[in-house]
Amino acid sequence: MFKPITIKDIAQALNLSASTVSRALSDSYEINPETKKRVLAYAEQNNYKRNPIALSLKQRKSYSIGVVVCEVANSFFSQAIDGIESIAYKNGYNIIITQTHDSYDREVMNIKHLANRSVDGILISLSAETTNFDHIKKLHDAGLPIVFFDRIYDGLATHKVSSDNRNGAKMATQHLIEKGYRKIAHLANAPHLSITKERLAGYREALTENGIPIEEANITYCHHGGSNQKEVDAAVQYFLSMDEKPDSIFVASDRLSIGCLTAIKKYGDKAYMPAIAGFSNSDVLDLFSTDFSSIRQPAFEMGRVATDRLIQLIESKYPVYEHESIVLGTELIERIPGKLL
Amino acid sequence: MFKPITIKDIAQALNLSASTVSRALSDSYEINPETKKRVLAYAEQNNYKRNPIALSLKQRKSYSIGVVVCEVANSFFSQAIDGIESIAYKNGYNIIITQTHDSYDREVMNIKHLANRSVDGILISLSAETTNFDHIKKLHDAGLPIVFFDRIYDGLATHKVSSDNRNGAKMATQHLIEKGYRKIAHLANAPHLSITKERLAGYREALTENGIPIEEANITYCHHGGSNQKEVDAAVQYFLSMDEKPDSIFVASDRLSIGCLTAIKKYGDKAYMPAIAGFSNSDVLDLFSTDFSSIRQPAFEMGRVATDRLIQLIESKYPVYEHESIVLGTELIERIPGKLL
DNA sequence: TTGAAAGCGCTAACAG
DNA sequence: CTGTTAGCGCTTTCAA
Repeated sequence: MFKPITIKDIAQALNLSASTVSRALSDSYEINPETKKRVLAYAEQNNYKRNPIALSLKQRKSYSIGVVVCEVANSFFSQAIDGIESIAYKNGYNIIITQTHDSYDREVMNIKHLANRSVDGILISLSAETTNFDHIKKLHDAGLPIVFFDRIYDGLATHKVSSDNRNGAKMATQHLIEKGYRKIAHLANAPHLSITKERLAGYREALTENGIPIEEANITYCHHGGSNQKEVDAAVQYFLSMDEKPDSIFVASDRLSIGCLTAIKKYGDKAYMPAIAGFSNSDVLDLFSTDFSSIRQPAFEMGRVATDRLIQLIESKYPVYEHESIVLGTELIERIPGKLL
Repeated sequence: MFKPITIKDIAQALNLSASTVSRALSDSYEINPETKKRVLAYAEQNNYKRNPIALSLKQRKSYSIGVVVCEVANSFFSQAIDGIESIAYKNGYNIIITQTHDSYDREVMNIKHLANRSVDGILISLSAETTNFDHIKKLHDAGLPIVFFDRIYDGLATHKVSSDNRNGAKMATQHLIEKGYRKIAHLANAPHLSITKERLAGYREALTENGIPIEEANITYCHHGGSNQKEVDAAVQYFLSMDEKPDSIFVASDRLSIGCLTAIKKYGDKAYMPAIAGFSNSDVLDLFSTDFSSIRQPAFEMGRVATDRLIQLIESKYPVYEHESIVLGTELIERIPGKLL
C-alpha cells in the first residue's frame, strides 16, 4: 500500500546505477545529457518524487520549521501565521504549528517536541507564564536557530521581531485622553512579558505627558494572558469595585480585549460603561460601532520578517553573530460609535 | 553544531551493540534488566532522543498528519484545528497545517506537498473552487488515509465529518421568519460545496414549511467563498438593487458573514438595513448587540472526531472498507439587539 | 561520464 | 539475552 517509486526503481528500469540517477535528478553537470534526459523523462512519467525523509536523514535537515504561539484562534496570531507560511513555503519549508495556550508546561513540551522532530529552526512567541528560559537557551546553545516574534526574550543572542508596542500603547492612551477621559485604567498582560512592559511604558508616557498622575491601583495584570476568563472577570470586577471607577480602560491584547468586553457585558450596567481602547487585530471589530478604538499590529508582516530571518539563520554557512531587533510600526484605528450597525 | 547523540554512541560507550541498545530503549522483553537499566540511565543522562527521521525512514511512517483548510484566520477553522491538535498530540502525531485560501490551485499544491512530505494521512476541508477531485482520488487510491471534514466530497470511500448543515440553515431561516421577515435572501457559498447544497436545502425547507415561495432571484452564490471581498460586495449590491429589496439575509458561512456585514456597512443606508442570520463561530459576535443571530458549528468536536477517525485509519492493520459519515449537531445562538454595548 | 560502496540513525530477522 | 547483518532512500566520495 502506497509504496512510491524510488531512485532504485528508476535505475533498474533504465539499466543505470542509483548514483547516476541521483546525479541526473539533481542536474549534476558531470552527466551525459542523453542519460539525464532519459532519467528525467522516466521520472516525470512515473511521477517520481524524492523521498524527503531519506533526504533529511542524509542531509541532517528537515526543511520544516516549528512555530510556537499561544493559540491560533486569535486574530493576531492567525494573521502572523499567514505571514510565516507565505515565506516558509516560498523557500521550500513547511511549518509545524504548536499552541501553548499560554501555559509554561505546554511551551516546554512543545519546544522539546519540535526539537525532537528535528525542525531546522523555531519561531517563538512566548507563553504568558514563561519566566524561565532554560528550555530555549539549551537548544539555542546547541545550535538550533531560533527567532522570537511579538513576545520576545531579550536574554538570547538572536533575531527578534516585534511591533512598536510602546508607541502603540501611547497612541491608544492618548486617544482616550483626547476623548476626554481622565481616569484611565490599564488591563495588562502577564507582567514578565516583553510586550507587557513596553505597552505599560507607553501608557505611562501618555499619562505623564498629559499631566495625569499615574496610579498603580489603576493597573491590573492578567498572569495567564486571559487564557482563563476568570482572571479577566476578576480584573474587571476589581475596576468596577473601585470607589472612583475608571472612566475608560486601555487593554493590552487581543485576547484580553475580547475578555474585557465579555466581562463588562456580564458585570457592567447601563449606568456605568467605561470606554475601551486596546490592542487587537480582529477584523470583526470594524463591523461594529462600539466605542472601541484599537491598536493594530502588522501581524502578517511580522510573521514574514521573522520567518525570513529564521531561514537566513538556517541557511547561513557560518555562525551568525550579529542579531537584529526589528520593530515594526503599529496603527491606531479609531472607531466612532453610533454609526450603522 | 547541534549533533545529537545516537544509538551508536551509547552502544560504544557501554560496550554493547546498537541493536541491544535499540531493544533496551524500546523496552523489549528479551533483554537483561541489568543492561536495560544501564542503557536507560546512560540515555537519560546524555539526554538521548530517538531520531524521528531515521525512524520514519525505517518504518515508512512519519507520525505527522497533514491538514488542509482554506484559512486559519477564521473562527471555525481555528477552533477545528484546536480539536485536531488535541487528538493528534495525544496520539503522538504532529500536524502540518496548510491553507488553500479557497484556491483550487493551492489546494492541489498543498496536497501534493503533504503527500510528498510523507504525512501518514490527511484531513481535508475542500477549497471553494474545487470541482475536480483527481488530486485527492489519486492519493486515496494509492492508499493514503484521508478524512474529510466540514466541506466534504462524497465520491470517495472514506470517513466524513460534518455538522448538520441542513438543520442549521433551517433553524436560522426559521428564526428570521419568526421574527417577522418574509423576503429572505440567501448569500450562499460556492455552489459545488457540500455545505452549500445542504445549507441551501435547509433554507428552502424552512421557507416551504412556512408557505413562503422560494424565489431563485433571492439566492446569490460566492464562487470563491468570499475570499475576495469584491464578490461579496457584488452580491450585496445586487440585493440592494432589487426592486423589492430583501428584508433579511441568511448567510452561509463565517467568512461570508463578515464579508456581508462589511458590504452592508459600506453600501447600506439608515433607511434600509436588512436583518442577518448565518453560520459563524466567531466569539466576538457575542459581544455586540447586533441583530445577527448565528448558527454555531461544533468546530472543536468536529476536529477531534475527524482526527480520531484518521488515526484509526492510519493505524489499522488491515484495509478499512466501512466508512462513517458523521454528522454533529449545530446550535442557534439568538442575539437580541439593543442590549449593553 | 558512470558505478560501487559507504553511511545518515534506526530496527528486525536471524543466529548464536 | 545479545550480536551480526541487512536495509529503509538517498547522496557522495572514490575509483574506474
